[in-house]
Amino acid sequence: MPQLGGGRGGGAGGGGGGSGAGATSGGDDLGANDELIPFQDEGGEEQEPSSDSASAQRDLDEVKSSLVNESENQSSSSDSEAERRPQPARDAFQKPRDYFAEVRRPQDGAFFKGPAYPGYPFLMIPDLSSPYLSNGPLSPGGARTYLQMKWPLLDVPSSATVKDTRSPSPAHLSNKVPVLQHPHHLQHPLTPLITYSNDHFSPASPPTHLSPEIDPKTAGIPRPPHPSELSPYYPLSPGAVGQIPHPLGWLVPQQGQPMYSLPPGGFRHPYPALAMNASMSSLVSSRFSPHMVAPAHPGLPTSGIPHPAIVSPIVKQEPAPPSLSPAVSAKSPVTVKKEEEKKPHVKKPLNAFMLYMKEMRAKVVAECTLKESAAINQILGRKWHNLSREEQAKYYELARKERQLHAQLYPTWSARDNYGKKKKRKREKQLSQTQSQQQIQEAEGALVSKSKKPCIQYLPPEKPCDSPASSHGSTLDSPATPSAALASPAAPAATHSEQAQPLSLTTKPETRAQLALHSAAFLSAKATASNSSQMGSQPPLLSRPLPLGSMPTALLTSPPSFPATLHAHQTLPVLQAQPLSLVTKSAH
DNA sequence: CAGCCTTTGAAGAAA
DNA sequence: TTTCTTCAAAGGCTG
Repeated sequence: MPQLGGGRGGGAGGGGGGSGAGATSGGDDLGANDELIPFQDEGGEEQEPSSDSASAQRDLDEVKSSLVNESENQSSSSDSEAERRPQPARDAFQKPRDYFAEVRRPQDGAFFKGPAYPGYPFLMIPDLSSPYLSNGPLSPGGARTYLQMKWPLLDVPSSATVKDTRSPSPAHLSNKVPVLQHPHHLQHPLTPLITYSNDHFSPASPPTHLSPEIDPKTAGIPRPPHPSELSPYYPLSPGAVGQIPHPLGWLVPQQGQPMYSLPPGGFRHPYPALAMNASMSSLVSSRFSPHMVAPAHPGLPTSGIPHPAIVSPIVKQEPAPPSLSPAVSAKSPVTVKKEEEKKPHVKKPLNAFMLYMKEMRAKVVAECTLKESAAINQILGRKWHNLSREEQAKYYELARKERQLHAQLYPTWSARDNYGKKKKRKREKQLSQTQSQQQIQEAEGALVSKSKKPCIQYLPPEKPCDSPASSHGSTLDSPATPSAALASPAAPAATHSEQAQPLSLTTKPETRAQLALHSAAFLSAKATASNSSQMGSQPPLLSRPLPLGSMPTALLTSPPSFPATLHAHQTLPVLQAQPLSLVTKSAH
């Protein structure tokens, strides 16, 4: 709080752009922050990865650098901000901007500034397939898109829409940028999710309808962000939902979802849309909409458009979808079986981190040459930790909603249903790992309190590895996070993360990616060491305040945990810990 | 070609 | 009640 004052200042500056921040630590953080410097340095230095192919390292380096850049925007700003202003409300505002900045960059930039039309609901368009259905084809784009829509607009002819795009509003225009994305940026941090949607569908187009509304001018105007923002996305009036389909249709051509199996449970149910509250409905529309939407309007191209996607690789399902269950029964037994096999498989709802991954993966991949998911995921994990609470809170909230929606759609579904679908050899490994880890922990035991250890990882508490350091914070915080509030108060997340990280580290250090990362981390740590001193006074990440501001009031109910955050500082021991992780390996 | 790797979080099962 | 296990995404890599 005291910082508030500072925060304020920062805020002002921040408003300008996270970058500027300027405020003390902020700047440093930026630089030091995430491994920026360190990483690169590392490259220069030698690293453990000894023999790994040079290329691999280069990749990593690149990635790092790229990440760093990103981190600069986000994390740096976030960190600095976070530190400075513990108080959330403000952060919420600014951060979003940062996002924009990032997002925009890749794209066109100029364009979309999204108008803030709070009034318009955003639609989340699941990638084409419902995320929960196993069948789902993965859209190449993969991600789900969130659209901002206007209810009334429905009339627009799809095809026309696309083309039209160009005309009316400059804003959306460029094909490059998927229309969808922009809007988000403006409004929601989550918007990034949209980002990738483009791939596939590109351009679609921003529906003409939108265009009119979106004035570049308007767009330019920053809409005042509120905590409430989240809601806008979700809430759709029931009626709206019905209409939604249109827009979606063109957007989501692929959605073949309709085709996809509707999970028996899912569809049969009285459509949630009706039953659901506004928020739910919105979600539904977004994610599941395809099906629901399907019935939609004939007029829309949507239905009409056969999407290649429809032929989902996986599912060859017969086009029964629209008809729904009846069709299923009618189908030949064989087909039915097939469908059942697939359909029944309702995927787990994505958790906050997974949502984040989906969103950010594209960016990371785009920026770096690195392709391995494992490596990317590590990076993402770090980035995740670097996120401010507010930002994370958004994802938690989104995840929570998805879970709710999922629950409504598939009331009977349980995570257990999916057990055993994946084959697991891992388990054995993990077990062994776990054991080893335990041993290690025992050994360490005295050294560091378990709770903190996790953070340990590789990096010094400072920033270099924000992730680790932050991890503490996050770990600790996580409980506080909405998710915690929502579902399981704290404990689970924290514990888990703790366990997981250590494991991962210990587990396969040898992996190229890990080596690289570790090395990077170390290096960064070393490099930043100088900075660290500075940082030491202000551990940016660690001290992150909870995102209460951004959190839904409901969530806020459990604020108590915050204090934990403060403890994060304790993590310092972590530095030493790193070695441990390494040791572990050797031990292993 | 199936599974691994890697991340965090959620949920279920087991102790 | 606590701990452990599994799965969610993703895509290159491995056997």
